[in-house]
Amino acid sequence: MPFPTAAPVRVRFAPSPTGSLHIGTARTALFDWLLARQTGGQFILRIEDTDRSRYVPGSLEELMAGLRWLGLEWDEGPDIGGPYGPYLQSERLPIYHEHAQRLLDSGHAYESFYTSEEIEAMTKSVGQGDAAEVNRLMRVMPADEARRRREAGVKPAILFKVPLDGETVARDEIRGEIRTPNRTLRDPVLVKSDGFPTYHLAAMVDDQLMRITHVLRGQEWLPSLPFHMLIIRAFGWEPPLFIHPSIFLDPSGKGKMSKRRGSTTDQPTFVRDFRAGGYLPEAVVNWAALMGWGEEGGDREVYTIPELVQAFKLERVRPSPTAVNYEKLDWLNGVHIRMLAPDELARRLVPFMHRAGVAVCRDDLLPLVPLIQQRLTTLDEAPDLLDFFFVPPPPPTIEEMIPKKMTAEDTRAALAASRGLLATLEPFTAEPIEAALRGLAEARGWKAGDLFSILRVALSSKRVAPPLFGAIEHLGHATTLERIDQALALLG
RNA sequence: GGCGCAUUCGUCUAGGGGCCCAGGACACGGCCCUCUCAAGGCCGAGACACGGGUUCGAAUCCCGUAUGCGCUACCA
Repeated sequence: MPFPTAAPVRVRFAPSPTGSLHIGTARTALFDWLLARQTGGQFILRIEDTDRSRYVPGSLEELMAGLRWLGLEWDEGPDIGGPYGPYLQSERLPIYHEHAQRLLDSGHAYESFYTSEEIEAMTKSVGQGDAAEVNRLMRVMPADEARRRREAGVKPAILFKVPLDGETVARDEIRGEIRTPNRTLRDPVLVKSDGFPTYHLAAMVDDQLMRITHVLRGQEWLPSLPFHMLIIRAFGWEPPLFIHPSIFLDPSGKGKMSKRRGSTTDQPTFVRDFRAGGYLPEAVVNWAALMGWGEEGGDREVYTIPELVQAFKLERVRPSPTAVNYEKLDWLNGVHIRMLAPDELARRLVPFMHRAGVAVCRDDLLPLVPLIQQRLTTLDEAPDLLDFFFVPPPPPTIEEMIPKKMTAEDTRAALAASRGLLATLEPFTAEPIEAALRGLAEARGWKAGDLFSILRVALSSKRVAPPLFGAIEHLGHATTLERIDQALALLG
């Protein structure tokens, strides 16, 4: 980047392979990526797969495909490696065990043989509000009981010892200092009894070992920040900067954005839904960036990806929750479609035409692009606008062909006269076609709009179609006359 | 229950003590342009959650309330 705004950062996007890539998650990744690119730093993909029970096959592939589609290429990751690998947490288990042992040795952590039921009972006996008292209880177990359980094959969990009093001061770069009384904090689990680390341990260790400078993660982590500061200090490390972008809310703003699979065209939720729904990645990126971030002045809405890299400012990320606004996405998508070079639009339209059963290639589409470019909101609307150029449409109904104030006889006459004119017209291009047809309407005393409407329906079987004269030009002489003849036949 | 975070038009946001009887955008309404549909242009309606402070002066600072969201061992 020409103007790095700061020293190079190392940021990481660390999702769990537990499902599809959610747009809110993707937005955090976007902020990461923007920061890395703007400072000439590195964007690292790390996979947090320490909960075997939640693993969803194929989700890692979808995650990477989604990131790539958005254009968020990573510099280090499980597929491409890097100097700080491995980048799959499940392959780093010895590292976590070694670090857990260090905390055990330094007295910052302890083993616990209690069951969840026992802990629950302790909590109930003390009252939920008194975390420090629960901690006191959890930390003691008679030595012989502990030995008995260990010998019986019970595997301990390893917990971090939170100070029983005082307060922990942590800092979120967009919210400032956050102070938490230690007596409200329960000892967090570092290593589960199955031997796998929790996020609290694994993420802190990895961020340190991978030299992460800025941690961007969802707001749901904010309550854990004091734990993380405590853990980092227990290791004697220098903490990275923490930033917690807010969550996405439903369009109503009343609740958290649904995790349920959004229908592809209605309320897309996952990155693949946006893709399937005909949204441009650059529009999705533009839209996502605008939710929870705004440039100084705030008058700018449309950004290309390079412009975003340039303009993004971490300190301007907003801490308040954001309701998603799909209407704005639609608008932005239209804007970005109009910004595309025609051949690029043609190229991107191909898969959507194929999906609709119209077998065309980019070059077939290219001459038609000017007719529809400013009419598209999403790419998947293209087939409905263009199919009649490639596939004979179903015959129109007589009613839709006859304008309100005209009779079937008038309509027939209009069609016949148009046919006569077009049959000999040279050159067969939009301007002469328009001139001829307008002249005809005037000579016969028809409203031009009525004449055009008849022809539009006759040629495309649609009431709404691309501009008539261009459409006639591209349909060509033969097809145009043929369809007019068919319409004439229909009218008897 | 405890703790934490948040709160400007319906929505995204600008604004960070006087420039603000609050600016931009989407959506909405009207008009213009117009072969349909769009795109585009112009105009309009629409907000500082509430209550106390601090101050000559508060959307902006402080406190409280309300509301929303999140976390509350062995999900991330």
